[in-house]
Amino acid sequence: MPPRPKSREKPTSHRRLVEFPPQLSSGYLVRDAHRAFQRLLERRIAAYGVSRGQWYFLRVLWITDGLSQRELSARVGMMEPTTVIALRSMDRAGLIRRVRSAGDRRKVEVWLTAKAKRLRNELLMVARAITDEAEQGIAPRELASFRRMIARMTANLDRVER
Amino acid sequence: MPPRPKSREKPTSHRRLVEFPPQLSSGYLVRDAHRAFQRLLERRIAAYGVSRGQWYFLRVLWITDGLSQRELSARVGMMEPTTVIALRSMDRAGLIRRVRSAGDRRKVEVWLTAKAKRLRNELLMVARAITDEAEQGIAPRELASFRRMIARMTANLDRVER
DNA sequence: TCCAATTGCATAGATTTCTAAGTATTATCC
DNA sequence: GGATAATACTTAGAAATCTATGCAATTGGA
Repeated sequence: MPPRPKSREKPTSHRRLVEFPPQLSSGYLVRDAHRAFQRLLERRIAAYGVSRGQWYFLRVLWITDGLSQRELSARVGMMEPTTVIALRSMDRAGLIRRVRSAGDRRKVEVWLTAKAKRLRNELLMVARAITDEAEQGIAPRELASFRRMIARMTANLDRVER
Repeated sequence: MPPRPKSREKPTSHRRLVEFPPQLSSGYLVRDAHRAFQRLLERRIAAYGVSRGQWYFLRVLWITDGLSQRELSARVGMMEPTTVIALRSMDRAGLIRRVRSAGDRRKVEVWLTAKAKRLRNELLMVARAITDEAEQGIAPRELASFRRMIARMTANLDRVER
């Protein structure tokens, strides 16, 4: 008896029944934009000795100084171990001091140093400049619509996740 | 002579001359949306044993199989060492095979396995479902406008970087 | 009051990403 | 044809992020 030929894969299971080109995927487009923003931000703030990981925490602390690590994690939207690592590097870089809370000794309050406060205006202008460049050629009215839509998408996805 | 009082920080340098609330920053909004997309995608494809790092490469290979690693890096938009790591994990997971090119022995061709091909339709439907959920409550006409704007932003930022 | 649950932070280890530098193969140019 | 440059991939090491787990301080209920 001749050897049985290798069974072929059933072609139906491989057919391209589903198409979903990246250009039609909001997720894909958002990812690309995110990476473009990140790259530019990272390069520009590096000139001030600030890393992207530190940026998000500065952004929050410039609004509300002296938060606990847990509060910071929640506002920045990162997990607490990530916060620990970021704050450690910020401490080393002289951007914050961590103070054990007097009232509740479990808590650590995070306070900006004078150095970090001095960086505020200039770094916020850097961020705004990047946004301005990104928004070139888009009408203000359209931009307002854009912001509403992307915030809506985030809210939709957060709701799905419970 | 009484001790001189501690000199105060010059208030001008710390004043909040610049304001840039996150809700008005496209970069911030894009980041939030990106994270929401990522989290949901990661959870859903994990059920198929596929990680987020592998996802992007599958997405490209489902369109064009047999690319070299350099080509893949360019299309996925990641650096080559990242590609090496992702492909190694995909090889271990039985999603691809890497074949030294016969014509140019520097090159490595990346080919999908039958397993990876079988996953295609179902995983693309997962991606589309996430996009559908994100886009709930937004009119198709508005969505087209959204896609144009976010692609424009990415292009604007890429151009700035040279 | 005291023990268990909760809260706040930290550590350990894995994954994903980058930059910088190394190795092997191929192409170029006198 | 052989030195040099360019190309394709890999390794090494750092950073940022996550999940799972651990420890210390506080709170709450019997």
